[in-house]
Parts: sequence; structure tokens; C-alpha cells
Amino acid sequence: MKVPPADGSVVDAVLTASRTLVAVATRSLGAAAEHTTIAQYRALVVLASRGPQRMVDLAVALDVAPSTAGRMTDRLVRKQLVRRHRARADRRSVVVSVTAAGRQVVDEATARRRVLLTGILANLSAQEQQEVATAFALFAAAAGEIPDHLWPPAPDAEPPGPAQTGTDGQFQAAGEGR
Amino acid sequence: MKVPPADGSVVDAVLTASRTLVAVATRSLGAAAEHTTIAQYRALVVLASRGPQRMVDLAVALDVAPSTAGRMTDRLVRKQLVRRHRARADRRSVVVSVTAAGRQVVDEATARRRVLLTGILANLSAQEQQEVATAFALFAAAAGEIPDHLWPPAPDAEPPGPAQTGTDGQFQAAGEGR
DNA sequence: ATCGAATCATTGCATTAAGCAAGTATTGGA
DNA sequence: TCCAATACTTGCTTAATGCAATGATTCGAT
Repeated sequence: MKVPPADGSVVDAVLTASRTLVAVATRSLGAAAEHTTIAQYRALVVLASRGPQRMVDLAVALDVAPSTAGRMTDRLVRKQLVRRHRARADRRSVVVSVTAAGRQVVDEATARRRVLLTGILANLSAQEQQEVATAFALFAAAAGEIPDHLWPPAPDAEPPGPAQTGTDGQFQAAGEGR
Repeated sequence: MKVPPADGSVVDAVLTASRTLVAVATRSLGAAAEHTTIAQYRALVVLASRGPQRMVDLAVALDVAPSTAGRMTDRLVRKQLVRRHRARADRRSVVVSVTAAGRQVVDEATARRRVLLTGILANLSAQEQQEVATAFALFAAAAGEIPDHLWPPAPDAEPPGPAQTGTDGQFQAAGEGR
């Protein structure tokens, strides 16, 4: 099942870089993750980027069972990183929204990741950086990904906070198209 | 090593591609992960790539507590993916090694990942693929990563299997230098 | 040669994360 | 009005982890 000889090396290159990026993504949490796990962080990212979500939608976004999302919410509420309100419209549903503190956790992780990447890129000349940017964009496009600055589709909802916090989604459901 | 101001966009490009790669890495498991979790897979990768390991070393490689490695081994032994032997040299230690079945799990996941990436790269022209390969290699080098075909340092040990299975390490400890 | 310190693995205990199934509350449509 | 679909919640089970004993061994220094 070998890949055409010519591009086996291309796959290798991507695989190698992938290793680095997965490490960076993981480590960007690590530091502040003293009190926040990756699963919890993922939930915060969804809520910060998509705005308040019903429990079901949160579960779908995270690709976990509703019960898991519910208990996750319990833990995040205890940490004051999210709130839980009953929807007035449909009283069956519960809406979960991120708090200022929760938003801050996301922002910090994002900033940390940018610092890590910037540090790596600093080892390259401006010329090389340009090449890297172009190639990565090319790759992302090939994967049908949406460019980083066009994130997210922002379906938005209530007016609680200034809504949408930056981008990120590094630990997104890993299966989504959008 | 000042970074020219214009690279905010470079970081964005990397971040976007990163999202894709993390997703690919995660999904490559998913399929066969019906019976194997990511944590278990990570352990298999370590054992397949570095050869039989003492419990402590396995724990260090995975960056988890010895107790975690121990219980992880319990579960993998139950699934017949690894073996546990008492070391004759130092009878305090236990050596864990991957079985043929375990090695197969790793190989399949690796193959699956290559297929996914090949599919993405297929959307690019040969020219573009070349650019991508170059740029990714550049990036990986900047991160001080070892090129994919120079893996692993292979410390090796007993003669059980033909040892070392390909490369991979996608879910490596995410903190290692080597 | 012996005794105390260090090393290695395992066990007990606790928490987070997840899924499945059963049960409760609400909505909505026929 | 009444039943089916929807939206949580709860109970139960498994995995993954860490920290603290505890039991075996090995090592080093008298």
C-alpha cells in the first residue's frame, strides 16, 4: 500500500511537522492546565467561540455524549468558568455560557501557543517565514480548512459578553468541517 | 533573533494548518480505536519504536506516573497487545514489550494516517507538494525536530521481535527532545 | 558482611472523563 | 387531548491519572 514513490517524502515531511505541532498544541495547555484539563479547555473553546450553547449542541460540538457534557458542565460551574441557565423559550433545555474567567483561560492558552510558535518561527529568516506561511496555507486549503482569520462562523446568540473570543479551536472536535 | 512585525500572519497560517494536523492525528486512531484508546496507543508506539522498556522508563517516556504505566500495562496485557516479563538482571524491575498484535495496531494507525495525508496532498500539484515538503521540513527543523526517516534512536534490547516498527510517534510525550 | 538508602513496581484511594441506559420534564403535532 | 420526539439528569461501568504507602531488591559505605 505504498504511496507513489515521489510523494512519500512529502508525507514524511508533513508527518514530522505534525509531530511538532501536536506537541505545541498540547504544551500550550500544560502550563495553565494546572487547574484545567484538555477536555475542559475544549469545552471552553467551543463556548467562547460559538457563544452560549444548549447542552445538546455543546455535546455535539465536542463529539461526546450529552451526559458527558452535562457532567463536564458541573465541574466547570464549580470552577466558575461557565454558567448554566434554563432557557426561557424551551424549558427543557439548558444553556451553558462561558464566564469572564473562562474566557480568560482560553485567551491565555491561545496567547501561549502563539508565543511558542513565534519562538519556533524566529529561527527562520523573513524569506523562509514567507515560504512557510505560503506552504501551510496551501496545505490547509488542500484540507478544506477555513483560514484562521475567518473563524468561526459565529452563529452567536445572547448579548452576555462581547461574545466571540479570538479563534483557536486547536482541540476542536477533530472531525468537523466547519 | 528579532522577528519581523509582519509575521502575525505567518503564525496564523501555521495555526490553521495545525488545526488540520491535530485532527488528522486524532482521526487516524478513531477507526481502529474501537478497542484501543489514545493513551493505550501512545504506549504501544513507545514500545514498538523503542523496544522493550522497564516500567519506569515506559512511564517516563509517556510522561505519566509509574502507577499509571503499570495499570495501563494491565489493560494492554488483557488485550494481548503487550507482555510483561520480570527482568533477570535486576529482579526489582519488570520489562514490558509489545506483541505482534500490538505492533500491528501501531502499523495500521500509521498507515491510516499516511492515507489521510496523502489524500489531502493529492489536491495539490506536484509543484505545490514540493513547496509544502520544503516548507514543512524547514519548520520542523526550526523546531529542532528530527526528520521522520531518522527515527528513532533505537536503543533496542531483547531479541523477541524483529524490533523497531516504522516511525510515527504522533502522540509522543509531546515534550521530548529526542 | 551488614545495614541503611535508593530504586522499582504494585496497591489503595480519589478525581476527571466518557459512554450507555433508564427516567423525568417539556414540546409539538395529529 | 395524547403520544412521540426532544432535552436533560442520574446511575453504573471503564479508562486514565496522580499521590502515598508498601514490599522487594540492589547498592554503597562502613
